[in-house]
Amino acid sequence: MPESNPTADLSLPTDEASVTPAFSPLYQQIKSLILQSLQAGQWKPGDLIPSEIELAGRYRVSQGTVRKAIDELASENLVVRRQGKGTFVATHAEQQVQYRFLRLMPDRGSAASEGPAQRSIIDCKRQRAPADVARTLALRTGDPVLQVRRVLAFRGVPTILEELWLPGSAFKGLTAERLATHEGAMYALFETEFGVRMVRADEKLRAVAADTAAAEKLQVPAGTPLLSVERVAHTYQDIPMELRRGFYRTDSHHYRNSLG
Amino acid sequence: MPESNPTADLSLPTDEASVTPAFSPLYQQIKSLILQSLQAGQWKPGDLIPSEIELAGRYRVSQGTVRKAIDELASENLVVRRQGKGTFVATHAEQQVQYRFLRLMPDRGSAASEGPAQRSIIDCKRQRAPADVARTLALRTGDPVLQVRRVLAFRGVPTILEELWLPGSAFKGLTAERLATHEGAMYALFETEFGVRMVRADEKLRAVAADTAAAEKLQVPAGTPLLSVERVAHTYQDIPMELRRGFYRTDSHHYRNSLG
DNA sequence: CAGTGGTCTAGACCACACT
DNA sequence: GTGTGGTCTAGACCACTGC
Repeated sequence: MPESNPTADLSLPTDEASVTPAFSPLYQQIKSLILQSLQAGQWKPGDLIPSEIELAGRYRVSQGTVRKAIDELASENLVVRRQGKGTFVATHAEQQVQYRFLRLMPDRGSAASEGPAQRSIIDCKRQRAPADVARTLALRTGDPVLQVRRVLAFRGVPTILEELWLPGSAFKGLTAERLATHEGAMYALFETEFGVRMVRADEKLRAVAADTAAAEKLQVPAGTPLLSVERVAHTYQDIPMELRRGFYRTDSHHYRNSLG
Repeated sequence: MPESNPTADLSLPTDEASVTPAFSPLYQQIKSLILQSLQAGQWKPGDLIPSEIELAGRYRVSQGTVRKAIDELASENLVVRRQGKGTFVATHAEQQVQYRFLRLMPDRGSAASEGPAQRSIIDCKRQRAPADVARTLALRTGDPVLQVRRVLAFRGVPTILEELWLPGSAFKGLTAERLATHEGAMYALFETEFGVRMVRADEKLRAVAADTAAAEKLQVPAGTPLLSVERVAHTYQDIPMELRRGFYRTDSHHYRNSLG
C-alpha cells in the first residue's frame, strides 16, 4: 500500500485512551494475516503456501515486505522455505523433526543410531479435569479431558514414563487403539487426525525420586533419581493444548539443551 | 563490491578439487568480518560499533547488506541494536541479563523477587587438567587449569553447588579474592578482567543422588535427588572456555526451558 | 537539528527445482 | 524455460535519541 498510509493498522481501530499506540509495521500486519490463515486451517501442515509474489499482490504490498513477514514465521518454525520450490507449512510429520520437542539423547551415539522408540500405552481414559490440569489448559475444573499414560523404551530399556492431559473437546475420538496403531510421533497424529499443531512448549525440569509405581514401570529401584519434565505445549495464538508430565531415566541418557 | 563479482569470496581461494563450492553470500562475508573485529577485541563488550552507513562505506557494500549481517549477529545475541543510538557489543554486565545462562527459577515468584544470590567460594585452585576436562576444553591432559568451587544460595537456602574448570592460560591472576570481591555475575568479571566473552553454551542435564559431600554443602540428606547440569560455555569461534558442573536443588526451584 | 536504526519499495540478478 | 526463494542494490521516508 504505497499510496495509502503505510502505517495504517489493518486491525481494530486504536482506543484513544489506550497508552499503547498499537502501531505495528506493515510486515507485522502481513505476518498476522498469514498467521490467521494458518490458524484457520486454510493452509494445512505440509501444504505449499502461495508464493511471495502472489501474496504481495494479494495484500498489495511489495515482495520485500512479504518476505520479511515470512522470514519471521520461518524463524519461529511455523513455515519452512525451500529454494526453488516454495514455502511450506511446517509439520511434525517429517522424518528429520520426528521428535522436535524431545531433548533426551543417548550418552553415546546419536538419537538416530538408537533407532525409533518402542511405545506402549498404559491407558487412555476420558476424565474430568482436576483443578491443576484445568488451570494450565485454560479449562474449568471438571471439564472433559483425555488422560493418556505411556512408556517409551529405547533398545528395549524403558526410559520415559509419561502422562498426557488433552482437552476433550479438541480430541474427540482419540482412543488407545488409534494411538497404538499410529506409526510415528504423537504430534504428527494430532496434526493429521485432529488438525492440532503444536507450535511452542514450555518445560519445567526437576530431579525427583521414583515412587513405587514409576519405579515399576521404568524397571528401576524405588527412590532412583528421575528427571521430572512438565511440559505445556501450545498451538497457534499460544493456546495451551497439552499438559505432559514425564519421568525420564538418566542413567544412560541426558537432557540436552543449548543456550544462545 | 558492486562492480566486482558479487559472489567473490573474501576468504581463501577455492580449491578446485574441493567438493564444496565454499560459496557464501556477501552479507555472510560481512558478518565474518564484523565477527573478526569482535574476536580481536577491536570493539569491546558495551562498545558502540560503527553505524551501518559507516560499515557499508568501509566494506563497499550497500547498507542493506550490512543490515542483514548485523541482523544475524543481533539474533545470536552478539550485538544489541538500539534505535536512534546505534549498535552495541553485547555484554553480560547488564542488569537485565545478569544470569543469562542460568535457567533455575523459583517455583513461586520471579527471579527478581528473590533478590540476588549469595555467593560463597569454597576454593579456587590451580591444577593440572584431568583427561576429561582437558578433552572438553580442547587442552592436553596436564595443562594448567583453574578449578573453582562455590555455592549459590537464594534467600539463605543453599541451592547450587558448582565446580568450574577454566583454561589457566586465559585466566592468569584469577583468585578466590577477586571472585569474592567482585559484585555481580561471574561472566561479567570474565569480560571486564580477562576479555573473555561467553557467547553460547551447551548443557547436559541428569537426575542424580546427592553424595555425602554435596549433601553437606547443600544441606540436604545424602541421596536427595539433585539436578546435575554440565555446561560447556564457548567464546567466539565456538572455542570452549569453561566447563561447569553443577548440582541444583529442585525442591523449591525448577529449571525452565522453552522449546520453539 | 543531525544521526541512528527501522520500514518499505522497486528492480535486478543468482541459485535451485521441476518440466 | 518458467517459477520459486535468495541476494544485492539504491533511494525514500519513519521513529527514536540526543544535542
